[in-house]
Amino acid sequence: MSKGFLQIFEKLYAYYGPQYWWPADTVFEMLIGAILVQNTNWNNVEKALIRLRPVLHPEKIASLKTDELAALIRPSGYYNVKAKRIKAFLAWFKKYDYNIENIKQLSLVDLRKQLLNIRGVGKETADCMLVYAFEKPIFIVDTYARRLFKRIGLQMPDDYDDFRTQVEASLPDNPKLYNEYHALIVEHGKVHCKRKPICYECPLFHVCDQQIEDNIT
DNA sequence: CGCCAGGGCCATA
DNA sequence: TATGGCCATGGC
Repeated sequence: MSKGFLQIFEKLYAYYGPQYWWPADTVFEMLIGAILVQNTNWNNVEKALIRLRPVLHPEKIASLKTDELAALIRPSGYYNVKAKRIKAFLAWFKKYDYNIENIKQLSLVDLRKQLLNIRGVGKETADCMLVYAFEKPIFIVDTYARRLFKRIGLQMPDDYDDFRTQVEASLPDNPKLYNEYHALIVEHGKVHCKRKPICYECPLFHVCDQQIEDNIT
């Protein structure tokens, strides 16, 4: 039943403290950043966001040609596909008058379906938007989460939604928790998990040390 | 120089 | 349903 997903969260939180994610000044910037960061280093996303800053409003970006938008976001890579994806997202966003509050009224299930219906918004991107822009409670499955739980020794499903629901089954229905959980997993992945093979400073050391030793011996 | 980063779409079988 | 190719930059 409970596989200790709440305990893992608590250890990470106790060690790193609150992360106050997503790194963006506005909700709209967060939504754009969620698309720009697809399979891309955040450092490159920041470069693109700086170039976008002067037009970082829904109406302004919508008025740009796709080529012009692509040129602005060039440092984030995949700029042609991402420009189209941002355009597609804005077309949907416009239906709600570019108003976050209007969208928050929707149920998690309904909103998730709508986001997944946008070309270029897959499950992870949709879930990031749900958590960090629309304050819905959902677990975000990314490469860091898969890597971390595997490292700890848990055998998780490959399927995105199976993985997600299994984690959610042992967590309270709290948007703030899912907000911090994903942020902590990413932070931990960036800071710690690249130290191999064993890091005694790791807040999860006593959870995963045996598994790690098994893997290297 | 090669590898990888907070994915997702599409064609094919 | 399940692989494989494709998109592309910047940091190390």
